[in-house]
Amino acid sequence: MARAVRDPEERIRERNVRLIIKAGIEIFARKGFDGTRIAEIAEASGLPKANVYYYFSSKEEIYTAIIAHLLASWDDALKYISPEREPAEAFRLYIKAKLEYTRKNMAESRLFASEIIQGARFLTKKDREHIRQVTDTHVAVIEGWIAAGKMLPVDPRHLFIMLWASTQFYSDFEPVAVDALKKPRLKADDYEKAAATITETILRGILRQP
Amino acid sequence: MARAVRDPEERIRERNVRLIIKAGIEIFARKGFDGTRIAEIAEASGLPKANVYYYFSSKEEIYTAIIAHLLASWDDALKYISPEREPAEAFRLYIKAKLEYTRKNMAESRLFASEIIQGARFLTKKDREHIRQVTDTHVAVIEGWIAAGKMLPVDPRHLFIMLWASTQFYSDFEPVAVDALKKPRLKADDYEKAAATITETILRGILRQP
DNA sequence: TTGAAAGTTGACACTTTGGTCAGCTTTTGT
DNA sequence: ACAAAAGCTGACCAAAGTGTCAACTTTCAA
Repeated sequence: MARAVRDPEERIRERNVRLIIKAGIEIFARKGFDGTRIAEIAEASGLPKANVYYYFSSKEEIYTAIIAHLLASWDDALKYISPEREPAEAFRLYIKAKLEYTRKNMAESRLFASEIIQGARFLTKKDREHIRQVTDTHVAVIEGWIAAGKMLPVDPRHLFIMLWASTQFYSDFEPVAVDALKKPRLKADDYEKAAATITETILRGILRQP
Repeated sequence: MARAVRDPEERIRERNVRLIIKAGIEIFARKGFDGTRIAEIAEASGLPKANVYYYFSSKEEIYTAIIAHLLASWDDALKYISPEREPAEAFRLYIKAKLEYTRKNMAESRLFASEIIQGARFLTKKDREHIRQVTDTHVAVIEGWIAAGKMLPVDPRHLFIMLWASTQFYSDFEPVAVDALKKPRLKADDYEKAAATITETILRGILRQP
């Protein structure tokens, strides 16, 4: 009475799930959850609609799979904010990494922003607890720097919001960034210039003057 | 052969259009254009669906009416960035005004953000030209301050993006702000604390040291 | 080689949606 | 008072949407 045995390398499944997720990220990012049609995801992924339903049993299942996937990387750049580093170096690296991530993963970035704007309906309590906990950890690092006299006493939570907001902006609100910067589209050096301006301004804003 | 004569005070029309717009702002902000159902706007405004169609002939007409209305006020706070003022005072007032606006008009703020994230599909060329032109004007003011030695040479366009992003964040991404600040919800004094932190940090970041 | 599991899909059922309309009631200038 | 303009709305429709399914093809371990 052996149970089902097969554990093939799942190549077909893996590939199709990846195609669906990839198409889903793009379309959910532009249309939001309610605005997205499964048929559109199917078309964009090159699969018939019924085949999409073979892998996911509902629109919500696709969406939450994507959200879970995103959350795993949204705080990645925060690793640079660590007590062994000097604040100047830490913030410089953080800003650079965050801008690079957001530039190379525009759709993911937008989808996350879209989910939040639409009320964070599909973020679980666990997801939100994760955000709170990660913030706490890094707030503590900054408080340590302040206590050590390495930084001016700036509220760390509002500081993180400034950084998050400023870096996200270029990808999430690209059309406005394009207009404000008077460029036809944003390229790598626009992101570099952004990193430079944000870094310089913030560092002068939070460090003791030499 | 006189043309139609009546010009009543339009009280009923005014009131119902206002109710529809108000409901529309809330729902478009949360669901985006494609995700919004006219029936939902009708219910939220307390009018039968057919009555909504008596005033607006399509979903797009409601949406663009709202967008046009928003754009008229989105750059309102920029009036404080004017050459007669000293930069410190100007930025302080701008940050305060922008945060106040965004707090008191959360749905409008979110709807505008949502429209941009979703690709600015319903911003006309004229709208975008307006954004560009308003930015240019205020960039010139900042360049004047820099030339006068009243400010450090910070790229004005990226500076505006930092300010816009940081102030919008609290309303547009409220669920994340709530988690990051560990509050059950944001109240007036959280916005005041935000204004203080942003103002202090930015001013130190852009002004010559005394 | 083979057969059972995995994958594929056109066609279908059922629901929701945007938008229309005919006929009704209310408002208002005269 | 009254007629014409403005306002109102239940009922309806075509189109578009989500999700299902039975029958087919492909894959692969034994």
